[in-house]
Amino acid sequence: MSRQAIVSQPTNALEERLLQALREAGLRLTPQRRAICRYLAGTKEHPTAQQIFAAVKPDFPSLSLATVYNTLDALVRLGAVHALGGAGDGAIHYDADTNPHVNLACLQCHRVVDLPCETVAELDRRVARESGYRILGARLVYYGLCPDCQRAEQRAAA
Amino acid sequence: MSRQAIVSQPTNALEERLLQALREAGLRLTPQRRAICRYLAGTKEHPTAQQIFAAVKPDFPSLSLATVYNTLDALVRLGAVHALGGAGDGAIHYDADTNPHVNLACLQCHRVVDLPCETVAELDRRVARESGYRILGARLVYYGLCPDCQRAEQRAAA
DNA sequence: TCCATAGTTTAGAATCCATCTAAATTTGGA
DNA sequence: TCCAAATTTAGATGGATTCTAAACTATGGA
Repeated sequence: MSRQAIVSQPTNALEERLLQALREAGLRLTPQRRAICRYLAGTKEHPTAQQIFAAVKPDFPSLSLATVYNTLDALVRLGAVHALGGAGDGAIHYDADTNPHVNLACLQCHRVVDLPCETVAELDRRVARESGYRILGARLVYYGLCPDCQRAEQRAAA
Repeated sequence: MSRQAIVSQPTNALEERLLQALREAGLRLTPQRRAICRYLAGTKEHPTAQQIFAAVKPDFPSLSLATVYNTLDALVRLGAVHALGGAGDGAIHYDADTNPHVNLACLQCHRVVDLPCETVAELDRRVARESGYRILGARLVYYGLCPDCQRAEQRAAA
């Protein structure tokens, strides 16, 4: 038991899925890992390791960045979260939503958002059928300029 | 004229497309930029900026990394090459093949292959239309078990 | 419950990618 | 040819990620 108080117990399905992935891999469920999983499961953002660190640090003053990277590495290797690189800020963003969807990364403001798209489902089926692979996950990222940054660019050009 | 000798003149269609993109944007065709475009057009790999630098450096001993990044930035902004992030090594990979295709990554043997797929073109159009983003690049990765590793797994289970 | 130990965490150093800077150089048009 | 603006260069800088060794702890077994 950590010197940390036991924090709120309720878990959502996503959080439980992350914890389960760690358990099944034979990895230990430390309070730090629980906190990281909880944060990942509870945010709509696609945080970077640094953002996760900043968010969890208040509950674990001794938390080290290495622990965040360690945990994220494990989750990525297990396929429980997706690593979205190249958002233009040199940092890797992590996404706990592994359902097929498109991520849109703005190279200017570095925000990453989801784009629901029916064509993704069709692509899934085609890839599964034509590739011969047993598909376990997907990562679909488009890079570009979001509407806001496009407008800003046009104003700057004027 | 650079102090460099004029190197071989023949260009392939891909190289010419890159040079044309720079020309049309009103950017200057320096020997360094030509060499970078030539390398990009002539490789099947998805090189990082560092790899491009290392490959072109022998022909331009004074070449600076900043020039490589400068040129790649321009080409990406013009949509002539795609920036592929999150390849797992923390670096951005550049792909002069802008034809829509999917990467298939095997979680077991770690090989990555291309899968041409018409549905990708449709997805491209939909994303461009529905997102409001100006799309500059994409990375479409499905991961799972390749046919070979599926067979190996079945043998192991027996 | 207590122990042993293998797995984890930690702080900080080290590394690597990418960007920035100011000065020198070069391109392409007049 | 000459000039202005674009570009290149070397090196400094910033930031993300990885590495390391020592301290700590989760977990299973006695």
